[in-house]
Amino acid sequence: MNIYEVAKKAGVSIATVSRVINNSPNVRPETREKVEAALKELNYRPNAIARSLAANTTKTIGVLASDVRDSYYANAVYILEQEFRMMGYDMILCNTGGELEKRKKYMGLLLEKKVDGMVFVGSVFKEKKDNTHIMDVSEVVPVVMLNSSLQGNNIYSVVCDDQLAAFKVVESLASRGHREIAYVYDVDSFSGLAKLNGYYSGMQAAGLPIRQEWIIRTESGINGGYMALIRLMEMQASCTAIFTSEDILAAGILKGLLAKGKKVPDDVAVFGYNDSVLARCTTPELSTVDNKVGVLAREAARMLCKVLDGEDTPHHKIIEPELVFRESCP
Amino acid sequence: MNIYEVAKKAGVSIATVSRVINNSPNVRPETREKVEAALKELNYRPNAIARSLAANTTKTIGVLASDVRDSYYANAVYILEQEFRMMGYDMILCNTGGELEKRKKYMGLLLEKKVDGMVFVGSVFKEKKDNTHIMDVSEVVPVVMLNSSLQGNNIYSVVCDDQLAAFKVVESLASRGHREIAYVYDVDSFSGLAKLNGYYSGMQAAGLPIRQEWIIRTESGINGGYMALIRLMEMQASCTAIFTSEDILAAGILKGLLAKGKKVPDDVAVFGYNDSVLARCTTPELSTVDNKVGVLAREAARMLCKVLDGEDTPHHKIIEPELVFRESCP
DNA sequence: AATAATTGTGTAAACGCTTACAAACTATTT
DNA sequence: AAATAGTTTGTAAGCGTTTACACAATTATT
Repeated sequence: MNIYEVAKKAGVSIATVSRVINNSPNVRPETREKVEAALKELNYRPNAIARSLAANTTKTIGVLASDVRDSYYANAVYILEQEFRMMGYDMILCNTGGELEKRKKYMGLLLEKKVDGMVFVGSVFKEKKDNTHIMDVSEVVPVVMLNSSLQGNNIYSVVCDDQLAAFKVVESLASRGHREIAYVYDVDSFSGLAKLNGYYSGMQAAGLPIRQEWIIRTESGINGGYMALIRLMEMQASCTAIFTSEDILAAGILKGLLAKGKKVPDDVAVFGYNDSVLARCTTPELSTVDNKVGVLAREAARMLCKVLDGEDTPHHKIIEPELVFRESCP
Repeated sequence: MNIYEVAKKAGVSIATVSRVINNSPNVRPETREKVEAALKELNYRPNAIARSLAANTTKTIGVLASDVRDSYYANAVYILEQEFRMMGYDMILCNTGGELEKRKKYMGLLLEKKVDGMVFVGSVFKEKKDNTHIMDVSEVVPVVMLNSSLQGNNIYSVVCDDQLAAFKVVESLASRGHREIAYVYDVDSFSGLAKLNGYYSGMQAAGLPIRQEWIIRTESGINGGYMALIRLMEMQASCTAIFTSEDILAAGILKGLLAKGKKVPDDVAVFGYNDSVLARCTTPELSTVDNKVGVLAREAARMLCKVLDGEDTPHHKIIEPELVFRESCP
């Protein structure tokens, strides 16, 4: 079932059929009807592959994310799909696991599949050389980075101001009288560095002491949080508030505090990050930072579509996060 | 940069270049080297679109899931991607939101993009006529269904025996002395019917009374669970155990029980379903059913790959779930 | 009525591959 | 040395579209 059969049935040339399919304006109404009838009768569906080859555009976007099982990425991917689909694009999904090699490999595969653009969700590597492949890819297709950024001609980015968020968290903690605030982040933490910086500047701005042993790097997952808390307790840390880079860490910390007989928020206040479902499932419910991943994703998708449509758009957008206060720090 | 340029540089015909790329056996070693050198020097990447058009296979699988933001689907999608990638396939992701119209539309688009096969994650509609499009699609490409099934020549399925799981949950609850067991499920509950059947047969097998008012259909999400519990309390239900079709509902129920001053598991035991991250974040931690979504996804992917390779495979596989006992029903 | 401008349609050449088939070798057998 | 079989290579036809260009038909302008 191809354009030739349709053309034959409608008694026109394939060019005309193509014109009808792509509703080009210059087709006589009667001709159009004939063709449309044939189209319907034969139940014709265009072959997107052939189309892509001829038109040199696939209407497909490659999306690279670390791991959709993480609710942050899942949210991003969901909204990206929704937005792209609205604009007529499909999405090829790649889970990189945050590994450089996979990322390189997948980007290569996506180029082979001739995606029209790529969205890159997540953090960029610290080493500059580890990001050169992104620069390379951007020579071929536009790249938009979600919550990380890179300087480049054909690279666009939309980020949440995590540093500001962390600053604000510390600020509100301080305004509630907390003076000794710990920060717990995990190995793969998303923009962990930005948050850490915000923590530092927040502490400084509030005139609070910064103690290195209150800054804890732990493994990811609920267990990482639990262990971080245990470490804090073992060193007899006197902090009255704990800020984490991920809700799941905060959940582990709540668990640890419960085990140690500490009351939240009375003995210790806890602050999470991401405003994931999880934050409403713990007891007490978590205060957390809504990092607006949905907004980020929407903006990212729209940016890319604009670029692909030849419209112009700023290269960089910053979204403001919002603090959400719940029981763990009312 | 195409095969012609490579051929010119290597001083061979395009056919030979193609043979080298697809490492067909009949190429003289020296020729192969020449070509490989040219390939490397020009940094050639095959155009997958052209390849697909010529070879009539895209090495792409369409995946339809309701909503990746739900951890069940996220897990499925993650494992599917991993498995398919290992076999050299990419994945186009479609979130259907469980809507029939979207499902139809996306399946059509996937056919246009000439995917080699489809995976369908989630529940099938009750009305037979609402699933005919799946039958239609299966005339064109093989379809594998994950945790739902449909009879068809080119349709494969792998399901978790949710009915058995529910039966077992009731059984263990009964063996712990519970006689009055409520079942709470939500509107979009995944295989909610199978679970309900398991609940019924479990209650019967244990010789326990079934009361319709203990079977509660509620909205999805943590709030749905909370409201279900409130309803139960308002009708002065005397049940000592509550089984839910989703962990998130159980989380809401825990919240409700806490608000009502009930102790879990002493006053009321709670059982969830899915063994999501969430189950380890609540206080107390949730007993739940591990529905093996990872295993299901792996099997589904492998099944499809086998079909595509022309190997044969059973049309249907059943995976046994496993009960996980934690604090909410030790 | 003749000419110019506009609109509609068809022909054929791309797009970058794979692959059937034929041709040209090379190795083996007689 | 000729005949045969096997291996390696090249030629050319497809895959199903889009689209530049040419031409035909229609409409507008003089």
